[in-house]
Amino acid sequence: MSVRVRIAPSPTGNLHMGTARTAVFNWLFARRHGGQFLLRIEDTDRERSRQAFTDSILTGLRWLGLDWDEEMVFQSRRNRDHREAIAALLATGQAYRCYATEAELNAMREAQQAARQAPRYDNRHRRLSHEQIAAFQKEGRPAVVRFRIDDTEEILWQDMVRGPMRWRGADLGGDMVIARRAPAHEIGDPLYNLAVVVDDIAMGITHVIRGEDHIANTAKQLLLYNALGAPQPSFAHTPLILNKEGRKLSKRDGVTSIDDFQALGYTAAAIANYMCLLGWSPPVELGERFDLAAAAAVFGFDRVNKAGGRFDWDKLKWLNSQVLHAMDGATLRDALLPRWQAAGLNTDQPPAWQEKLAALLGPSLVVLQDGVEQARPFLGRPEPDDASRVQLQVEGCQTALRHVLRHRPQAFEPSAAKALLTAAARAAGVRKGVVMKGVRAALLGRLHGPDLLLSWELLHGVGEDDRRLRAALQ
RNA sequence: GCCCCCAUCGUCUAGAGGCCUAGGACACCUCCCUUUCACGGAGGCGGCAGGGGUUCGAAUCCCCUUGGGGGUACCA
Repeated sequence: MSVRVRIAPSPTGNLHMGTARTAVFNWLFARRHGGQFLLRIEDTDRERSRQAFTDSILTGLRWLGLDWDEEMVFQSRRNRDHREAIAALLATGQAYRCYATEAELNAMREAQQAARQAPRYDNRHRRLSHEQIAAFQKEGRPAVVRFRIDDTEEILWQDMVRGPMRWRGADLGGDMVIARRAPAHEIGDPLYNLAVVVDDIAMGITHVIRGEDHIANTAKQLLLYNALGAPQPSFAHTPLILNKEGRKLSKRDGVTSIDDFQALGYTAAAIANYMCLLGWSPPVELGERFDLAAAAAVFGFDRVNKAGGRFDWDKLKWLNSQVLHAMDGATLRDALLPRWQAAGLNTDQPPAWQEKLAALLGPSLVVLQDGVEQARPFLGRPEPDDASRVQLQVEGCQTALRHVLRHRPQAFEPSAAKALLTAAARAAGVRKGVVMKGVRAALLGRLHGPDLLLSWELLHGVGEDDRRLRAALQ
């Protein structure tokens, strides 16, 4: 059987970490088995759905490298199918109209809670007489459509992550609403569980891979598959991504959308890698650092964990730094350039020079955005910080700088420059460290940064070294 | 409340009854490299939630307790 899986986000927010991770597992599974990975936008909640969110989801998935097969499906355009399915269920008596009012239902739930019972619909309109129905309709009462769920029903499935699962119909909360309230002769807006099943059937989905927060939905949906006479797909309920406090990661946790991570300077490679590591333990041969294609070659739910995993910034940062450190100058320069420009830095230098700068900065970057502050002394004309000012006043520092300026060679040569620093220290009668810190302070305006000689060489390359050295002299 | 799920270092995890004196990664600490900051290298700290069983033998199997999470919509 060929594998067909899907990711079905609702466009009510930007692409979320949790959604992206579910997408990763789906993608991995599809690629592992040479199947299809499909995309369905569940935009039936018109109040909350927005085009901008759909765009965020699409660009985010592409950015991560999660390419989908076939044309994406918009759930809102499949409304007719959903209604037909509801009509069919109505026709076979597996669904019925419930005329209970909201007030009536609320009163019922309050009574249940007062009696310390689980809130549930008591199936009161399941067997209405013709007279009662006629009376409600004469009243003009609208109705929802409910799907019958017998309390005695036993729902069993083999979960690819959790093994054998069992759910009782009695724990599903009574007959479930599958169509919103509407005039009694119509069928209202189809609801989530029904739409999902109808669409998954239509799309030929063979494996439903989603977060464990959907387990109860699975029990309901399995019943719907039977009622609609469709074969049941396999299910895999993946562990959730938890926040620092151990709760399900939500928008309230601050940075949770893929767009946010991208803006901060995390790479798609690191994020994809990290999402794999959260909940799945790769076989040892794969190691911890890998790309999606490598993971896809060995992915399986047998190594997916059951317990939720806490999102760990430190690990993601480490992974990201590893990705950045492995980049060559040209690649890194291309990634940094837009950020330099956005920060208003001067980027008129030749690309080759910028690549050298990127390569110099590379090892100290954790996120791409770090490359902005760190490049500032090279691309701009930074004000020296306090520590630098102090350094330039250190006994003998000025003398040494003057020596350096007086004896500087025309063409920059690292070993010559190094020798010059030694000579300057001797001439000024100070330790070499004083000279090195002094030159650094003069050139960069800071005391910390990448290798001094390489930094110097770069500034020399754009004719900035003399000017800065002179400016540092009183 | 009710239903379901889960439980190994601070975090992510390896572990399928003897290979476990519980392994790895991140974080943290120390040292080396480096007259800066990083990178890199070497080492260290640190854990089977508790209690009962089963077994010659349990991190691994069973039960209970505790703890944590998810779900309980006319949202998706």
